[in-house]
Amino acid sequence: MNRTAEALRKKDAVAVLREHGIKVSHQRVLVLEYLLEHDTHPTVDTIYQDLLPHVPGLSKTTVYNTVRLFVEKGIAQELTIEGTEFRYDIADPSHAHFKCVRCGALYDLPLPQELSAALRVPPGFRLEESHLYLKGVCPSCTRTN
Amino acid sequence: MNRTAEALRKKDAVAVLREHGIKVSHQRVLVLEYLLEHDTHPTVDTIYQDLLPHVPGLSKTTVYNTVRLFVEKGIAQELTIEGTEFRYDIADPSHAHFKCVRCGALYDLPLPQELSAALRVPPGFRLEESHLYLKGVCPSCTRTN
DNA sequence: ATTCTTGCAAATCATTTGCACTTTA
DNA sequence: TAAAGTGCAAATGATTTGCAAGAAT
Repeated sequence: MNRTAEALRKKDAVAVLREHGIKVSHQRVLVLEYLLEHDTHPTVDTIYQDLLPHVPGLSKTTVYNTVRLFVEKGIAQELTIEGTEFRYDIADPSHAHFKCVRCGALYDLPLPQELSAALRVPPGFRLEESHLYLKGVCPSCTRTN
Repeated sequence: MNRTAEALRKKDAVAVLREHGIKVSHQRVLVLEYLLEHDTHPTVDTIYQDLLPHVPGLSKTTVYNTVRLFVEKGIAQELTIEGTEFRYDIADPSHAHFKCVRCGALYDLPLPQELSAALRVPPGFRLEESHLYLKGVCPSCTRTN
């Protein structure tokens, strides 16, 4: 990535932070950039390990603080499909998550239009967030039967 | 509950274990009965605390072993909606789970027919399990605004 | 008798907390 | 410079593991 693209990317992240009323810091920009560029549903530890070489002295606590803040402000969403650790995503209600029970890989799958339309909740409930978690065997593992 | 009903209940649990190829033990019968009678999505600790008075010497490890076995054999399902702890259910794909972000209560909600029908997965994926987790505010908390 | 199950204690691992230091508006 | 953000170390809490004793067929 050249200097111009990098500058643009940083500007984007800063803009997103400002739009959501979040104070800008070096660490927050980097974590947000990381999430914007990786649709890999990383854990806190993954984000931390990947960022550490570029941010000497980074603390895992800061990554925890930062992703929690992003979730509160609606920038990111917390995936609980694993059950043992949280994964993070740029918030996007338009897809489901599929976990391969063989290899553990996590896929984004398109959410059928009819499905989100059918998503209703009984009177009295106010729906704020929904997650469709699917489990099974992915194409790659099916081939390697 | 009178003696006859209790005997029937126990017979049911034993039958379910046998049908699923699980060896019968005192502890397994009691944990299964607990799940059959409580649609409260209990955690391991809740099951343990509730059963302990009736099963002196019960170990939490045994509850962990037992629910894991039930999940493997398809009797129970593991809910990951909390993200911090597992909850357990008699396996039933016909409803969604709603978590109130105010009070933390967990509700079973009927799953719209169209929704399960629309649930498709791209070619190559084999779907084995699906969970729809909803979050928002429950009727009781909406009233107490 | 052999195999499976149970229970205890210790280990593990993700996440949270308390607090002192630093950065930023 | 006041308010907020960061980082370290220690605490917490759910789950897992190793292993010895007990139960079932």
